[in-house]
Parts: sequence; C-alpha cells; structure tokens
Amino acid sequence: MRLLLIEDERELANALSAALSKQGIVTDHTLYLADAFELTLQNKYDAILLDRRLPDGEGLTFIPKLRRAGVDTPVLVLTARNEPMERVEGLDLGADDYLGKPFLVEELMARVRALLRRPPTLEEQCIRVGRLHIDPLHLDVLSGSVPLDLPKRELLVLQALAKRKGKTVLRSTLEDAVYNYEEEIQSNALDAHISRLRKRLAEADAGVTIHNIRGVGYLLREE
Amino acid sequence: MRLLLIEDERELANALSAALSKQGIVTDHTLYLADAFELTLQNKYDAILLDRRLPDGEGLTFIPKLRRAGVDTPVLVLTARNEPMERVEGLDLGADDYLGKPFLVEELMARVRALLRRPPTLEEQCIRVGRLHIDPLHLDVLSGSVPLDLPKRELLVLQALAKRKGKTVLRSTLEDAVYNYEEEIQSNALDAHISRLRKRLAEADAGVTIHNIRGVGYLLREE
DNA sequence: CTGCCAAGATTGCAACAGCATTACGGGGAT
DNA sequence: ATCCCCGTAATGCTGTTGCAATCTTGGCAG
Repeated sequence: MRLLLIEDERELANALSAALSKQGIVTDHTLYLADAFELTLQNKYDAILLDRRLPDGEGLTFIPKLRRAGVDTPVLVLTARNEPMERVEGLDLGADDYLGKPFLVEELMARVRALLRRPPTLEEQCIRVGRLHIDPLHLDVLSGSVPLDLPKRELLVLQALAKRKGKTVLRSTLEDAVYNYEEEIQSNALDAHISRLRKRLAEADAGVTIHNIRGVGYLLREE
Repeated sequence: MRLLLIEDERELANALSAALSKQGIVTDHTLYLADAFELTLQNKYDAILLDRRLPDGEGLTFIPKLRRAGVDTPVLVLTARNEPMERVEGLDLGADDYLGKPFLVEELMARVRALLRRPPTLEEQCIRVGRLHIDPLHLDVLSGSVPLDLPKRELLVLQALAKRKGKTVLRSTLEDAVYNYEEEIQSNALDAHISRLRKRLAEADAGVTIHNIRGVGYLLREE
C-alpha cells in the first residue's frame, strides 16, 4: 500500500508518515505540486493525500490536472480550510473525500481504507493465441490454465510475436524487442531462443507454431 | 438518479426529499431498517443515505448486512453521532462516507456526487492464497486460523505478492511496495526479506511458495 | 532434376549474472 | 537492558544465455 502525501507542514508530514508506516503504508512526501505530478506519473499510488495551501499554489488545482492526465487515483483533501462550502468546492473539483485539520490519524486511516475499498478498475488486456493467454503488462503466460515459466528472453520473443500474431515480425524488430542498445549480439542468439521457445511451446501443447520466413523474420500462427 | 433515505426525523426527511427532488433526484424514504433491506433488494439505488439512531436499531448494522447480501451500493452515513471515533466506527463497518448533522444540502450533494464517481464495485477485503488469509487494510495475516505476525517489511512483500497471486510481480514493483523514494537500498535487502519470509511461510505451513523468475521478479503460488 | 549455398534449426557447453542463505551489528522499541 | 527488525555483505549455488559447431531446409540456377 503506497500513498503520496502532498503537504507543506513538515512536522505534520513526518508525524503522518511515521504513523502510516506503522500501519504498513509506504508514503512518499513532497511539498510541491510540480514534484507531486512527476511522482504520480512515475509511481502507482493507491491514494493521494493533498493539502490546499502549498508553496507553489492551491492544492485543489492539482486534481483536475491529474484527471486530465488520466490518473484516477483516489484523492483525499487534507486541509485547515474546512468550511462547508470549501469542502463542496474540493469535492466538486474531483476530490474523493475531504478531511479538515486537525484530525485524528485513526479517522484519516479509516477514510483511506474506505477509499481503498473502491479501487480504480483497470482492465488487464490479455492476448490470446491458440491455447495461450499472455498478459504483456505483467509478463505472465498461461497455456490453457497451466502457467508457463519462461525465461526472460524467450518471454520477450513470445510477446513480440504474439503482439502481432499471424503477421510477420522482422528479424530486426525481434532483436530490438529482446535486446537493448547496450547488449549487442554477435551470433545466432535469437535463433537459439526461437528454437528453445518452440520446444517449450510444443511441450506445453500451446496450440501455436512459430513459422520462419526466409530472410525476413518470423510469425506466430495458431495450429 | 435514485437514492434511498433511511431516516427517522420526518421533517428532515421531507426537507431533504424536496431539495433532492429539485436536483432531479428521486428519493425513496423509510424509517425502518427492515423496510430498507427489502427496498434495496427490490430496487437498484445509486446511493444510500443512512441515519444511525433508528426505531428498529443502530443504522450501522445495516451496512454489513447489505454487503453480505452482495449489495455494493455506496452508503453515506448521515447522523448526529459525529465524534471522530464514531466516524471511524462507521467507516470501518463499510460506510463510504460519513457526514455529521447538521449539514448543508450542498455538501451532501457534493459528497454523493463524489461517491458516484467511484467504481460501483467493492474489492474483496480478504485475499486468500493456500492456507493464508490476508487483510491488507488491517494488516492481519492468518495461516489457517493461526495468526502470523510478520515484520513490517515482510508483510509488505507478502501483500504485494498476494495481491497478484499466481502472477509475476516485477522486482521493481516489489521494491516500490516496500520502500519509498527516500529509502534507497544499496544491497540485496529485498532478497533477504524474501528469504526470511519463505522460511516463515514454510514454518507456518502456509501452503504457498514464492517462486523466482530470473531477471524479472517473483510470484506467489499455491503448493 | 540436381546440385549448391545461404539461412535457419538444434543442441552442448561454459561463463556469469542473478539469486539464496546466513551471520553480523546497529538501532529502535518495549 | 533486552529483544527483534532489518540493512549489509560474504559465500555458495544455479539457471539462463551467448556462443559455436553441426545438421537441416529451402530457394535458385543450370
């Protein structure tokens, strides 16, 4: 569980981080909206705790910006500006909850828990070829319902082929998919991977075949 | 938009219904939890507004009953019982929000709108793998019916793995789950945690194994 | 039809990066 | 004062992977 805390009172921030840490929650802390934005793009937070008065602006402006960037992490506004109409303002700008300072850590925790019970739904897309189910985001491959534990390189090859199933993938494209710029290969390493992958797919009865097109590349086909 | 209002003060209920009606919101109203339960089964509400002190009991008891019946409708508790710890109690019983009386109708509306923006589905609060029961929100881990108390970091690792049981979790994802960006690690601390966690899981006969995928990450499997 | 050659397939092997385990000690909590 | 957590580092281990040697296949020309 990981939160982003955007708060300019250092003492409060430290106290909160400590309290949350005891509850098994990892907290990143920043004072600046600009930093916060970068952090949300780099990490995946379960929720965001947001102060309003910040050195580089009104915290509430952060929420629409976040939403426009396609981030739908729950946001809990945490502020001394706690008049009813200020709360309305915050909520209508997209906040999911609004808690006035001072507050009990227990209440904060309970409200965070309430938010976490309704996590943003992300549908994980899954490529299907033959009996294979491939989750490219998470590097998982099932054959039927049996998990295949593929080594990294073979996995990358299979992924690259599956992403364009039925269509030819250039040899050079495959190489790019498996090796980054620093790792150059001076041999038939790719062929070796293809071969080993073929064997594994056959053993696992995956219902797919890797075809070769001379001088061009490879393609993945259902049997 | 259709709400269920469970409230015993008639004047308040009428005033609210009228106000909501002006916003184009249809409101069903009842005083009794028993009636409310029937109504939720017969109709599909967008949200439920719930008082605590009701003629036939404590309103909060209604929420677990609802959830057990498989109803995920957001619940907003609306009550004069507005001490912080009372709010915690309500939220932890499954309420999605908690608003003390007296309140502005505008704020109620804003909070309802906020609820409606969230996903209508609730997440399982308990993850089960092998003989393990993990409640990530309350830091409980049971192996069978024996409580395991794991050190914080090991718990975080286990949580991260269990949340995606059977699927690969990238090493970097695990690191993110355990350390914030200030706590950088310069060693194999994560490996050490994995190793200790494995030992503990084996001793506790947890019925799960932590697998490694070289160069990629780890995953949790039932035995 | 046949022969030749280049591209691909396969596989053993050795090297090494990545992992597992464990002991140690500092530091925080009880 | 004691206990335990946890980061560190040393040690040993192992699976993956790049390489190369060898065999197979396919395409093309004569």
